[in-house]
Amino acid sequence: MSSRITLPKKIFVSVDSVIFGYRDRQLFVPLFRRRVQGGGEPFPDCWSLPGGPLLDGETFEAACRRKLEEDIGLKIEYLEQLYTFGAPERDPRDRAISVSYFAFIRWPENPLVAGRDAREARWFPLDAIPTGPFAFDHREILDTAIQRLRGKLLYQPIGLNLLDDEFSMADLLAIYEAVLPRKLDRRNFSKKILSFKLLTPSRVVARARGRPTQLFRFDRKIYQSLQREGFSIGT
Amino acid sequence: MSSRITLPKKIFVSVDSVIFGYRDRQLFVPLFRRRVQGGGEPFPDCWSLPGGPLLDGETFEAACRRKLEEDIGLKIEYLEQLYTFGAPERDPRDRAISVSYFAFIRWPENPLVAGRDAREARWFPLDAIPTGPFAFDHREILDTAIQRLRGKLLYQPIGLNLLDDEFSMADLLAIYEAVLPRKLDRRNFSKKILSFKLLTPSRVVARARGRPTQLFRFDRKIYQSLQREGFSIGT
DNA sequence: TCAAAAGTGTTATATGTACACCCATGC
DNA sequence: GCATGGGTGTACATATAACACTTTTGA
Repeated sequence: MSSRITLPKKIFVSVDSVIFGYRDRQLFVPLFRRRVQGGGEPFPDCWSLPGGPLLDGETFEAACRRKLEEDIGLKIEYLEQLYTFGAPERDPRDRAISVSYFAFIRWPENPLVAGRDAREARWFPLDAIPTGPFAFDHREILDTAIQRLRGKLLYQPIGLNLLDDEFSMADLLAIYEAVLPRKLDRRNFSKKILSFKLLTPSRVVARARGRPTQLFRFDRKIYQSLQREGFSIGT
Repeated sequence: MSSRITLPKKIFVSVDSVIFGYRDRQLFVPLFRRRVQGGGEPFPDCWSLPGGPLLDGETFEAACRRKLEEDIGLKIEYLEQLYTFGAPERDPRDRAISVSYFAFIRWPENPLVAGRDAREARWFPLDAIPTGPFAFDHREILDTAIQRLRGKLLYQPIGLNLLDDEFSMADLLAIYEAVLPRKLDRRNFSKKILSFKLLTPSRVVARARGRPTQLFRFDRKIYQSLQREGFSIGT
């Protein structure tokens, strides 16, 4: 007889995401402020990550997309599983585990919508995450995601998923500098990236003052092979 | 009102582990053969990873250790979360998700014990994993672990957790060669490893024929800093 | 005394790093 | 015409890769 039927109590499974977006040479993360008036919900007025319960018959990824694309209106460009958090006391109500995901979007045209469960929704730059209290262990999840971002950009070309179809080398560089502890040399960075043959020049456009910028597109085929094989930036 | 209380049906959470051990210049993984006579249990006679349900109030890691150390008698030297598998149909009975872990042990003195749920327990070398059917998605979990192993050895010194207190450079090299697709140059490998100042020579012993071997120990402090900062082997 | 295992050194090549200069634009 | 942002090239330092010879033992 299976022990699984009797032993453990019901466990709630939620899927929460840390989403990264890029704009104006900065990386942003959306956070949602939970409602104040409780109704049994813990952590009133705290900041939280977008997420919710895993529904019957739904994959983790589908749950992510349902929440992010349908509820919040973000188009996901890149999605990977981050980590599963399950400390016994992380939810004061019941045993609850959170399968967390890590996502990139292109900067959306529309502002964030707060949705039913939140009273406020805001993009925060990585260097100005709110210091106020977070719901559950969402602060830890966020920190884990930032760490993963830092590590992963260095050996996979995933940063490209943060950019528009056409982008400048300076924008790509800015993503790295927003995440890494140090500055990179603009010239060496450019040479390195171009050496992968990943980018093809598209147009030259005038942005603000200064010399016009070369825009690039990236090649999906080469992207995928670099994604598999790995590359290396900035050592 | 919380939607979490009504919406999803009960989800079973299990914690499964892929364990790596090193012996005789080869890497091994323990697999367990499930019993034949069913009793409601699916996948009779299939190979499976050690694991079981997450109990109330127990962390994932504690569940791993309970299963591996208490039930199977292995002493875990290194443990990290691998991935969480949750395809809706992975368990024919109910919705079930598996939080999987990745572990290293030192080669145990005692043989594997099969435990209650298994009719056979065996160590398999990585290049001779059984081709027969696996329970659930355990084959996929195993493959994910091997991939992770391959990637992670290159930039973290975790391989040392597979070895005894004292070990030879040839043993360390063999771990890398068992996992990587290619051979490494013995001389360059040795220079590289020694350059980290991670190893201190202990004794010189005669093994079989040939010149006696220098044994080393590793420095826990330096290990930890390399673990944090990362290193790089074999590029 | 020979073969197996292990230790040590040198050199060419590739890669990374640190730079300085020129170009095209908006103000 | 000058400050700003962007493009390109070169010399130097460092890391990796390829490779050969010697040492010490057991059989």
